[in-house]
Amino acid sequence: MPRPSRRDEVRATAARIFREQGYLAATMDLIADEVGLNKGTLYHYYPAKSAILNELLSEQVDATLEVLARVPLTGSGLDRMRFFVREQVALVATKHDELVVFFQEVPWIDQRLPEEQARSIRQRIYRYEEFVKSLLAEGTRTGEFRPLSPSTILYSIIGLLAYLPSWYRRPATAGTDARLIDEVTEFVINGIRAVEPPAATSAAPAGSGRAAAAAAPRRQRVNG
Amino acid sequence: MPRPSRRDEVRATAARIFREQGYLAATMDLIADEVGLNKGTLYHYYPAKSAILNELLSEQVDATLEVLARVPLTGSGLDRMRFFVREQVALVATKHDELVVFFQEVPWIDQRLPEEQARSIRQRIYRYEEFVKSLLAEGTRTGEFRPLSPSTILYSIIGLLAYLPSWYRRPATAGTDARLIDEVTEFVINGIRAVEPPAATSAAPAGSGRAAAAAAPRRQRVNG
DNA sequence: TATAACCAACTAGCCGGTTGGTTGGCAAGC
DNA sequence: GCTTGCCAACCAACCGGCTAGTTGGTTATA
Repeated sequence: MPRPSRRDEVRATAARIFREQGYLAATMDLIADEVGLNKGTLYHYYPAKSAILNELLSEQVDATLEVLARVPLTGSGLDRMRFFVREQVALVATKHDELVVFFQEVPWIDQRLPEEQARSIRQRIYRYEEFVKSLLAEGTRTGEFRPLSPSTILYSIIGLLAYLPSWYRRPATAGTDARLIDEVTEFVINGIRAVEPPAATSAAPAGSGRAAAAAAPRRQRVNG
Repeated sequence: MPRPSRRDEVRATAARIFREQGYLAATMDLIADEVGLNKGTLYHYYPAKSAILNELLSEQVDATLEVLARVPLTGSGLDRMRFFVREQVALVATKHDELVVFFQEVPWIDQRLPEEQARSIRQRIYRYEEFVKSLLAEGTRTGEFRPLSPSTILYSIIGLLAYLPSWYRRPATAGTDARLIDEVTEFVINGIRAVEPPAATSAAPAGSGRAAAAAAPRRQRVNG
């Protein structure tokens, strides 16, 4: 096993170039140049161009599943969903290159990666989608969420997340992503929540059925 | 000028193959085969592969600008925004291949198209974005919308729209896109609106409030 | 001295675009 | 109504450039 640092450098550089040019347009020669190596040497670290892509996609889908694993098992559907969206936006806002590449190339994995690798990634994405759909379905069942189809919401959120890293330029001052995270989270949560919270004063808002607050959520496993 | 029908067939087939494989992976040979022509003949209709792409992208950006041109000049910010979102979703839900290609390839136009063509498309997209941002800024100013940054909302909406055609399979029965259009519109509008409308009367269902009426909006030109 | 890290030069195949044509329909001229 | 000429539509075969991956090594290091 070659020593890790150079390998990581190759992967990170490849991620940047894949993002800038797209996977197909990016050449091994260019990647090698940018790392300061000869193309042949890249094959010392990765057996194929597609192997770099596979590793990048695999890492990102795992990072995303870890977000799901951290979603609290208890609490209101709204709180759980809010947690999920916040963490997800935070992730997407940090891992620029890798996640742009992820969202950009995932639609093509069946044509770009060996079958087994593509299947593995597809499976993990499926687990992700099912988990989020179940979060949504539950919130809808308890009346916390508007009765929208889970698929519509899920894919709206994915689309929004997927596009984010390609337009969002991280502010120089560390930690100032906070504003973005807040805004996107607020946008999404208000998009799905059933009613506005009561307006603090006399006027009781409409339809404040507020159903079944403490319905104990089912256990759901994501990883492992 | 070659007669149109065959040319259109070429363009439509190219759109489908660009969607299925991505622009770079799609070969002129394959497109020709699918139309039932020889590759050389394609160059009778289009001077280059990139010319097909340019025409596809150009048509779609124009169709999108036409949506903006139809946004009513009067009415509440919420109503105007709702109109815009509805029309936009409807468009995206209909023009499958072309719009998937549009959203997929637009990030690369500077590398895939001759400079002048890329510039022209970029300009029209810029007009689109500015118009929507101004819609959003105005709604925020009047207090109809939550005080979120127009960019965040704009790009959230674009991302959501961009992803839509790649997962949404049109139902066989014509006109049943209605459900999707309603749901996405509701999601977006509730994501940005400032408060639930006061509940008219005691028992009225939520969401029928129809807020604030005739705040005269500024004139905005999009086309021409 | 063994092995990880590296490279220049090469190969094979692919793909956008070109060349140098052929074909078939249609309209002008007689 | 028949020839002639024209041109859009079409194609098989080719070209040149590019790029993933290979080969047959050399250099650095532990």
